[in-house]
Amino acid sequence: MITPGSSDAIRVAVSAVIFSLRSGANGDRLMLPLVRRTRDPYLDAWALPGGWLDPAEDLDAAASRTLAETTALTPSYLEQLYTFGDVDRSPTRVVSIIYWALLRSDLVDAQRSAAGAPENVEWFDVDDLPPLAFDHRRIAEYALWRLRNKVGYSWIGAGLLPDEFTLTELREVYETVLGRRLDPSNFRRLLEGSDELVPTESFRTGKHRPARLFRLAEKA
Amino acid sequence: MITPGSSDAIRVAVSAVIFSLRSGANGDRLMLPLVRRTRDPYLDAWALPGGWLDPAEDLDAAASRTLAETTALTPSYLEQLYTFGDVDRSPTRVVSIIYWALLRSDLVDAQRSAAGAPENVEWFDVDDLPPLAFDHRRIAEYALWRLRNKVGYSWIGAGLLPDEFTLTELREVYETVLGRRLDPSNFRRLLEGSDELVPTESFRTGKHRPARLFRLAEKA
DNA sequence: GCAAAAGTGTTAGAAATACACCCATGC
DNA sequence: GCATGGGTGTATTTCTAACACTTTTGC
Repeated sequence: MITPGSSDAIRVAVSAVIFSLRSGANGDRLMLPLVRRTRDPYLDAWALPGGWLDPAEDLDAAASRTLAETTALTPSYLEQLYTFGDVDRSPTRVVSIIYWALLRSDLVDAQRSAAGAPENVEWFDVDDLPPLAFDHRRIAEYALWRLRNKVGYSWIGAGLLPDEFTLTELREVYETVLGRRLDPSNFRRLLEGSDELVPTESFRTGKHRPARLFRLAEKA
Repeated sequence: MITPGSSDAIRVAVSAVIFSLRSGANGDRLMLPLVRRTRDPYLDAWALPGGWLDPAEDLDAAASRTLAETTALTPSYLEQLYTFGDVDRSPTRVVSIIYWALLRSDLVDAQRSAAGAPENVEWFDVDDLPPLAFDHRRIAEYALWRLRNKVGYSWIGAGLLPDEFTLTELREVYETVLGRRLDPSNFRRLLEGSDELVPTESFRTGKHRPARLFRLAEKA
């Protein structure tokens, strides 16, 4: 039991697990940004970006703000993940509402050169995370599980790419996220049977036969 | 903007959407318990059972307590649903962590005759809910959507039945929850291909050919 | 014996998978 | 023309749905 003190109030925080593709050693890797803590507890440890919920702020807005404070960008996808609130997850009682988000790779890079990379923020490979503060390791792994799950039955993965993309680019995103090879022709069939992705009249020219560009359909 | 007053604190509540099968006019119906409010706001309106999160209590424990206070029972299934926290969902700032639960029909009835039905609690057909306080209508509908969804790909529906049940009883649960007829032989095939349900050596005798009883497998 | 529910078998169609092959472009 | 990635076609398997049929019990 916690002895009631001057303040037994429960504080509400909002954090986000933000995924984006960033070029690594061998091809693109799925990565997420972490923030180095500047206070106790867990001073100097890596943690998920987040902050206190403002009393005048909706939950989604708080998640967007949190995300903007670290990346200066609006996410291409944002969804509430889960609320973590075990008594012992922090020295003081904190209930953390966690969101997960996807960022378009092209915009992340654009921001980096523009506003200048924020201090204390670094991107890490999801398969090679450093030790994390609080229960953030568990949270990050749960978010990753949810992403992989959702990618298995939706076209949400397109949120990691620019507005227009080739079929191969999209397939490579799915291969990176899922960690296995996908058959190009079957992947194409799936896409063509869906009404969430639509072909454009543009083509990407490169070394070989130009590839048709696709984009996400306008929401009905 | 909210003008900061003597307390701009954010309070954390935990509520539950509790489903159970109860016999109605034509067969069993999916129902949930609501509590009549005894305070403003929404005095006398129906609301989901819930209460304030205790600073020394885990979220799951708070959900169980909430559930026990209305039904005096432990759920056969309990899962966090979503956290609702819009600024305007209540006159004061309240973040509500919602759980959803399943109750075995046999135990609910046993309790009713034992402890005596709690005051101010009534069961309602999920398809015929009264006007609800706050945003509880939306919450109840979201929980129902999640239940129907999960029933579509899992054997969670067995949580609405006693320990042992016939295949037909289970199928009828699924038909009630999903609101459509299911083919008995295909339903059997699904069950037999699963390792989550195991046959027992017992049979239910009745008017006709005895039916084998099944039960949920022990968790691995 | 007969009605009713338990349980089995069979077939048709849809969807996932594997893989062979043709097409258009840069060099 | 040839290497390379873009794109098409097709056979195989697996899953799902529909439904005909047999078995076992109470009365």
